[in-house]
Amino acid sequence: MTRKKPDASEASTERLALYTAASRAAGIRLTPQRLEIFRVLAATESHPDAEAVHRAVQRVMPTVSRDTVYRTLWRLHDMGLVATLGPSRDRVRFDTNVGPHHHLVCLGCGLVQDFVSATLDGLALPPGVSQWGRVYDTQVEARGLCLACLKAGRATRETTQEKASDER
Amino acid sequence: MTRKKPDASEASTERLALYTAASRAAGIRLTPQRLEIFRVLAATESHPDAEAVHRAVQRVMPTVSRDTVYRTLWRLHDMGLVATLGPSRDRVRFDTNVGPHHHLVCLGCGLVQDFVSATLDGLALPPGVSQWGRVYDTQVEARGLCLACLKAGRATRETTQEKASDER
DNA sequence: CTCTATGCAAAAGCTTTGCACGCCA
DNA sequence: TGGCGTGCAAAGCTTTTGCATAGAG
Repeated sequence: MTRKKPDASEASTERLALYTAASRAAGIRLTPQRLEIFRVLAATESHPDAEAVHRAVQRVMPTVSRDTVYRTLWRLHDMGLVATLGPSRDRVRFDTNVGPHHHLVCLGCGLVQDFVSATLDGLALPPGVSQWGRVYDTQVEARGLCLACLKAGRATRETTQEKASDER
Repeated sequence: MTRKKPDASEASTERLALYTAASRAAGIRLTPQRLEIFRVLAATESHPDAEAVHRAVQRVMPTVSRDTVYRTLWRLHDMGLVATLGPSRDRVRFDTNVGPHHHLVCLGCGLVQDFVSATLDGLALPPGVSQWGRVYDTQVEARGLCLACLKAGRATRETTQEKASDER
């Protein structure tokens, strides 16, 4: 029998193996708490916040604390095994540009630069998307390092909650 | 003489006019505080957070309070005159999908759905981008309303800090 | 003159940190 | 056994809210 979608539990097992392997390689201890957090993360297909992960973990292991969840999440993040949604993890930032435009996000300093591109404005999405709902606009988010951060040799994946101070 | 880039101060004036016109149309009072906040926002080409706006406003009008800045920002946001960076304004959310994929963001409930598209994975960016730095990956963020929110007649621009409860 | 907007201060979240104890390697 | 990791509790931040007063229309 052919399988249409690559069974989610397969991906889950694979991800779990990835987490444990990477942890071992990095010399990070595989405590039961971490293993359970790994399991929850590996199984999720959504984009949970720390509290959602904590709740899910607590269903199986009620003594796990919030801090451990946070610490584990950021550790995986530092290892590049999970990402965060949106350009930055800190406070809300506003965009006064209402017209169509796209973003260059610097992973080093957190600065976001606008750019325009007529080609990217009217991007065609795959047909399946219409089953999700109605899309009003699409925006491209390109992530990398700006020249200053490249020269400073700043790491791509730094925690970077420093300045990125705005408003000249 | 030809002008290469459309003078920033032009766009600024234009935006300021937009803010005041929209406010008047919505019956929102044009207090000096709001006008100053409008001026700051209209002039910025970056993506300031609330505090950056507050600092900039205070340089001219030292008595303005943080709350007023927040309230004004969200009001403009509700009118669709400023946007926020990233899919949601609330807490940090994590993405366990490390492979190339794109996001469908529902403006109604805040849920983010992944989708894949080989065409979108290797998007060509405009040549000018190379002067910004080095781009490691690009992701498309499509914003709209999911079926559930469409049926519920939920507004596109609602403040929406409700559930969007994750984890199945 | 009415009714909205402002400022202040306190509350409310979410997230991080210091510290002593416990447990993996 | 030596250190890293965990829990707890408290601190830190950003953002929101209640309320009395001031000011726009």
